[in-house]
Amino acid sequence: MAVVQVDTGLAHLDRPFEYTVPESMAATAVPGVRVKVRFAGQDLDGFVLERREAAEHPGRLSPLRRVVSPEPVLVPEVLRGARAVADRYAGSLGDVLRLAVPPRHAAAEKALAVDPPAHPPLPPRSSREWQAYAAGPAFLAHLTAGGAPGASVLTLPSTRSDAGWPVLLAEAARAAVEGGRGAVIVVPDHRDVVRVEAALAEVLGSARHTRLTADQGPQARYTAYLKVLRGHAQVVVGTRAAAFAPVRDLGLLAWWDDGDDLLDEPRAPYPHVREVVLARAAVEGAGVLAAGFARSVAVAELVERLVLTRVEAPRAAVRRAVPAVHVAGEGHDPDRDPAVAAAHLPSVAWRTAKEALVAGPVLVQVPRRGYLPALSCQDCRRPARCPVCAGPLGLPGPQGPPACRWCGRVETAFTCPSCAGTRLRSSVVGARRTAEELGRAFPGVPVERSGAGTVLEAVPAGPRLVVSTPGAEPVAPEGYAAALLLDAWALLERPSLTAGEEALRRWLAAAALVRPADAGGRVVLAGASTEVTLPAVEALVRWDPAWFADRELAERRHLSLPPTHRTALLTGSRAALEAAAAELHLPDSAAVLGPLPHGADGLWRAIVTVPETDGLALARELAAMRARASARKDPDPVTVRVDPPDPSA
DNA sequence: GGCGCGAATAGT
DNA sequence: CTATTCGCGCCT
Repeated sequence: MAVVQVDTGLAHLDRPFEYTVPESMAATAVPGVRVKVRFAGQDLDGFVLERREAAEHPGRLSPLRRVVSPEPVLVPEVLRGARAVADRYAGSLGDVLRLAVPPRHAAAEKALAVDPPAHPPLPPRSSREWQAYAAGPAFLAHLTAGGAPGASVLTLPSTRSDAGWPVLLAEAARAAVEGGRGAVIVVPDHRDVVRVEAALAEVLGSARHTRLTADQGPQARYTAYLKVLRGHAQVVVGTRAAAFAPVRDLGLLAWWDDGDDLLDEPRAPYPHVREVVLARAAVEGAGVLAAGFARSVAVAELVERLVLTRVEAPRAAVRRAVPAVHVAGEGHDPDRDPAVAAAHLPSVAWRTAKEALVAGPVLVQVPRRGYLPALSCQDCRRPARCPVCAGPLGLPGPQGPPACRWCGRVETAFTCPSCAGTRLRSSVVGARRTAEELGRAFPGVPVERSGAGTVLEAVPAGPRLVVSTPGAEPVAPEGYAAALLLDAWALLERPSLTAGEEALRRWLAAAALVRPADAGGRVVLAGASTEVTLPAVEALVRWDPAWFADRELAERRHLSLPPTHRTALLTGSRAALEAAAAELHLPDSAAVLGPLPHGADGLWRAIVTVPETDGLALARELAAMRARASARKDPDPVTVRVDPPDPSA
């Protein structure tokens, strides 16, 4: 008989069921294959988890209907990792398996050779990138020796096209391969995949690695998955879904830029790549590597718990690699060129750009419309909040009064609770308008844009202004001569506890594309207060992301917020939330906020918080609650999200 | 979720 | 009496 995980889509049936194996399927119904089974009168999909002699189920077993494909696509290690991810997020195994195993594509299965070709010998090469980091070579040696080291690397910027972070990751993958193991590299977006692929080709030679991304289409994605499964590829680079790739003898899981929200899976149970990686590393005894120009607070917490060790370059090496950073504030010269004033450019920024354009391209980072802050107090700059529900105030339309973005209450007479100011500030920024205004402020200089819609890969070396939204910055062949980071307040004044972390991450990403200070590289941060130096600003100026991350972590702990505390967001009707609160057996350490009304459509929400160590207990309780609701077909259910992206927003 | 079963109900 | 509907429990 066979133990089958049936894809029922029902929380209370998210467990294995037993089936007899007809003689015709005895050889093919092996663990990991997809099957069709009869379940409650319908034909459903499932995976064979195990074959066993005796059944545990006391009743009669149904026979398997069909083995869909003889390919054992769900390998035991990935299953165990998926189970751990489901448990952590109070989600169902079925949901996680949908993320982990791509849909079958029969033609792809037939087209790819079953047996992998012999791997060509590795091109001789020793690591270059890792030599700059004190603990770098030891980490690689540990990987090659078959160990399971963990590291958080603060990557040095490099403007050379044959160096930098993609090569750093490729060299780590090579270290695993040299030890006879494979590697997974997860990056936020498609452009990053291309860069790492190029680095892998150089470091590993060709034919040892493959790309695995969701956007490559069903056939290509399944082909890539099979290449990994059948051992054609030892190293995988890809976006989110690649974290589940069934690499044989997995030795390393690496991911780039932990703070990038693209690493947050948008489908249930919403696992972050970091958690998938950690679950799989625990199962498979693999090493882990979190790399970035910034260190997210979540990664800082792993460092503190000794899951990851710090791998950082000495201060002198950092100073040699990074540009000089100036904070320009918002000061405007009243008597300067009106075109410059219209572009919202502080005079320091304008002069810096003017001088730098002689030497090369200048990057201008402009926050996206979506990053417009809620309104804040004109006098003290604190985010303006709704006096009823403490939600952020925003402008619902181009005209008209401000309103709460949570409960919709219209604010007619704002008074700041901190300074008693009565004026609100907001300003419309956007890359398009900035590009037009910059064109007028720098007549004769070509202006290019990169952002939503058209993302540029790279720009030529000559003088030009490159206006980009965060995350869409093109690379410049020898680095930018300067970068202007505009409207810093738009990132900093968001009513979110992660605003500082997010701002620093984006600034560092842009500044890392600028030449070192010794080569004339300069960065101007415009639009941050010069009176109060916020930690994110100080960290950028000193290029000290470790200091910032540690500091933020201490603050989060103080406030009982993630990542030192696990949070779960419950959403539903007020009655449903109150019933849930009564029904849940929460750990003694749990704190419940709310329920509070959220949004205009009658929905309420509550947030449950426990210390990180009780996270699994909380998830178990929430999963049991969902199972009960599913079994009784609750018409008024509560939705659960563990680790909501921003529990404060 | 969907199905089958038994009780309840309407139509004959 | 049967045909139909409805609610509920279970699904290997």
